[in-house]
Amino acid sequence: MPFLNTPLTKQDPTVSMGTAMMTPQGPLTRKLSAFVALSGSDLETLARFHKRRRSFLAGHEMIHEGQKNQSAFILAKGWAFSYKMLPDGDRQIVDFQIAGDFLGLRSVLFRTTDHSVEAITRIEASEVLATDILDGFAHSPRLATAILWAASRDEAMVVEHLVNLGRRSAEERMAHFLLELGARQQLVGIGDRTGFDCPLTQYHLADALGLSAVHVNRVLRNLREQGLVTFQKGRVAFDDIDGLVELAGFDTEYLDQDGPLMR
Amino acid sequence: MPFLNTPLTKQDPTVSMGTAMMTPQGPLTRKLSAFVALSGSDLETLARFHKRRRSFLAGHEMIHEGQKNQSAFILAKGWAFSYKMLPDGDRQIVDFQIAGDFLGLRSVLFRTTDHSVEAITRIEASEVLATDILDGFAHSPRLATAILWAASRDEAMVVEHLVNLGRRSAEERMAHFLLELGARQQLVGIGDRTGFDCPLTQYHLADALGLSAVHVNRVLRNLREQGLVTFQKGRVAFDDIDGLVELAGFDTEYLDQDGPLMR
DNA sequence: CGAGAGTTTGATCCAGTTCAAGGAAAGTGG
DNA sequence: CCACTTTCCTTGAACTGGATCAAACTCTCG
Repeated sequence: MPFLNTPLTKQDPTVSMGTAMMTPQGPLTRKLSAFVALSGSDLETLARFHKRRRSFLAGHEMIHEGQKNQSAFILAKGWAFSYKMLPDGDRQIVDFQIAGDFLGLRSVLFRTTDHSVEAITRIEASEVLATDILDGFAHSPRLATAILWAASRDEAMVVEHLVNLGRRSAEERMAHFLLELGARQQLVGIGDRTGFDCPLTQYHLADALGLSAVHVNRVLRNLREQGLVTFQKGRVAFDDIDGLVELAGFDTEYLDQDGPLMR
Repeated sequence: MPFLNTPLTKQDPTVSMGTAMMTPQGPLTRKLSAFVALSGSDLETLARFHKRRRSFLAGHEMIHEGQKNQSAFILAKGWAFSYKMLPDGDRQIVDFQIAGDFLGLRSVLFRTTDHSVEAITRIEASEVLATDILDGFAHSPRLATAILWAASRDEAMVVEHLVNLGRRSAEERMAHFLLELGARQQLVGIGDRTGFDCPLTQYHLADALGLSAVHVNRVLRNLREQGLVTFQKGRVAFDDIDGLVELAGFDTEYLDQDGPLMR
């Protein structure tokens, strides 16, 4: 069963839009630019999404399922996860979010939010209001397309996660999951082939992979004893990445982004 | 193990764009209009997506994983399913598509397709080229927003499916799945609270729910003997829909669409 | 009528769960 | 700086939901 904390939010004062606005080059901008060549005015529109800087403490619930008129966030720093609770108190983690990820987009497109998001570490993010987004799209079709692309990429990850749960053994799931996390970290320039820092607990893993926390522990031990990965003390170390890729049937295709599609 | 057929495609001649273009009012248009109020020119852009009429025989693989420059389809009639194959020959069905569903959108946004789609019944659909879509978005930001909304709705279904696989028992999964299918059918005006016609086999159910076909059979028997649902001879009959909803922890929230958000 | 495609049922097995308990690390407050 | 708590990790033992193997039964349809 999940452990739930209900900490405080620290809301930073709104940051003024100075010259910084012209060169936001946050991880999201970088990500989107990899897909569509955004013009100066597109970038300006996107920069307007970054007006409201916010910080959240670890454990804070940033988005609540069932809430109306929820705003979205662009994550600049830290880790979060989106999840759903079941009536019996079980929790299913749908995805983890890191720097550059858009979070809660669905909750602005729908009237009421269909999932929750909780901060794992301390979070730095920009709050984006529904109207910012909708107006932004109206002014910049390319931005809308880029965001659609980013959303599709997220969906591809959820699909891969689905396959994981539906058809892979506990060991394969774990291997696949850690590799995906590693690959995503590398895409934003954190970590390398040898591993990455990871603030997740075994409970997070259990709730993401549809396993019990006890079994997660055993699976991690197996993988470690086979010399494949070591997850200890907040660090994932890929001891034998090729062996791991082989075990997981891992394929980075769905994460790859090889140059802009739209110019 | 899945049964795979490789039948032929019948490609109908391109349908001319007559007055029909002005009043396409296909199920997709209806669906999108429920979210954004589309102007005349938006509708025209959307109508241009319907130039290339196609038919496919049951069993035809409409979209192949790994293919490049794949086009998308708007489904007008019939059932299809999207899936992924695993190296060991296992299949995971990600979603089923019915009339009004956009299919293969991700495969045009990405360079190479990350999933396959197979026709279950005979299919009538419009083929939409990547350029149609990208140009369409450039001309009509509202259309782009509407499609993003539709894609998000699909993602919400995938997420619900994920929760299903991760945290629900076989019986709950089946109950939830059949209810969702029923609700979707009703949204496009097919079937009612008593049930709907359903061309799926127990193999389809197994590959969608991450179960063995044998167990699917047993679960269906249990549900039938409890007087909850009967799935026989191509028809799902909700014998006790309230009991079923209760068992599944089903909530239609994520499918609801209560009036346009954007005017 | 014969052949595939799909459904049904029984018997056996195992991957992962549940229950139970200790242990280590890291904060917290006196 | 030491007791005390909380969070998280680890391991053992027993159990079970769903898988697997095997076989027969029922459609349809060519």
